[in-house]
Amino acid sequence: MDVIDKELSRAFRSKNIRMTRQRRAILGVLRSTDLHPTADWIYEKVREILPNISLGTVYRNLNILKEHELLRELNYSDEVSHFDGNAENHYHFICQNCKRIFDIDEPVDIQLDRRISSKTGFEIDHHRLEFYGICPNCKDLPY
Amino acid sequence: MDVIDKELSRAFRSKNIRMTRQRRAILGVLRSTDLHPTADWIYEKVREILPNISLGTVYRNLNILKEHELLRELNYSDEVSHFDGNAENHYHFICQNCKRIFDIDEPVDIQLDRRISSKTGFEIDHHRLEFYGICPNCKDLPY
DNA sequence: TTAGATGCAAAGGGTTTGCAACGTC
DNA sequence: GACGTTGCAAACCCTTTGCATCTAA
Repeated sequence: MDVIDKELSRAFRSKNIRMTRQRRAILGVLRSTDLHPTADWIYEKVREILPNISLGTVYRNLNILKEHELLRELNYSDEVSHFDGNAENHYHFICQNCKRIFDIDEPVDIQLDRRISSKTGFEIDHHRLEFYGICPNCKDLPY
Repeated sequence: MDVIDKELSRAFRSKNIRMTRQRRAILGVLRSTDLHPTADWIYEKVREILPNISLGTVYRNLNILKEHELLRELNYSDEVSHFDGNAENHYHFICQNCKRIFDIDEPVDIQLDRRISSKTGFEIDHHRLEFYGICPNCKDLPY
């Protein structure tokens, strides 16, 4: 937790945003999981550290951290927002059964942006790619 | 409107769902635009044809039509749902300035699903690809 | 010292839902 | 005639916000 703490302090200073206990706890919790959790899940986890924190504070900080590109917000069909402590663009797989979100270990295809850009005339900043299907866990489940 | 009407009747029959005036109008309106509109936009348009229709009916029907794969729902960051009368998988470009959604004329890369599937072990049904940037209209705007 | 952050609770806003009346097949 | 659908309005639920208090720098 010490290493993470230092890393977070550095992140906050580099973005010129004030480091509060709440903010550090929120980003710490998010960075300690690969579950791509919801605001409410993060709230419950942070409450184990700061029992008096409010859900409003969690939302406010998630938005601030997003604006400073210290995390990403993920929106999927029919779902509430999920948050990703990895702010770098990367691809995801969403299980259509259990709704879990997995990271895909595949480099982002920057060539694609250039190709589509010159083909269509749109000035492309980035793209977002998600795969949908059934994860190994759910595939083995009986009906 | 006659051709579209027949097409819609066929679509409804083929899916075994009852065809009501409201339902036909909703899908008709959606199929007559490439704006990828919101439920509220569709509601306002349908009201020009059926002034007494309620927003609840629009939502209910959009969900039913989505379940029967007669349209697609699109969710983007920080945004309300948009609906696409083209139920076939295809790619989109979203302008980060005006938020408009454009279709991308590019074949869906099915090889990609196979490649990622064998690489990761996930059973992939489909993928969703969106490009973000600035559209030609907004690029030319003064600041 | 002071601008920015917090906790609380209320408000917002898109979407869903219960119910009696209605319309489609 | 039976059952799915509608219109209406209220409820839902995630998220945002106003405000007095607090706190990091």
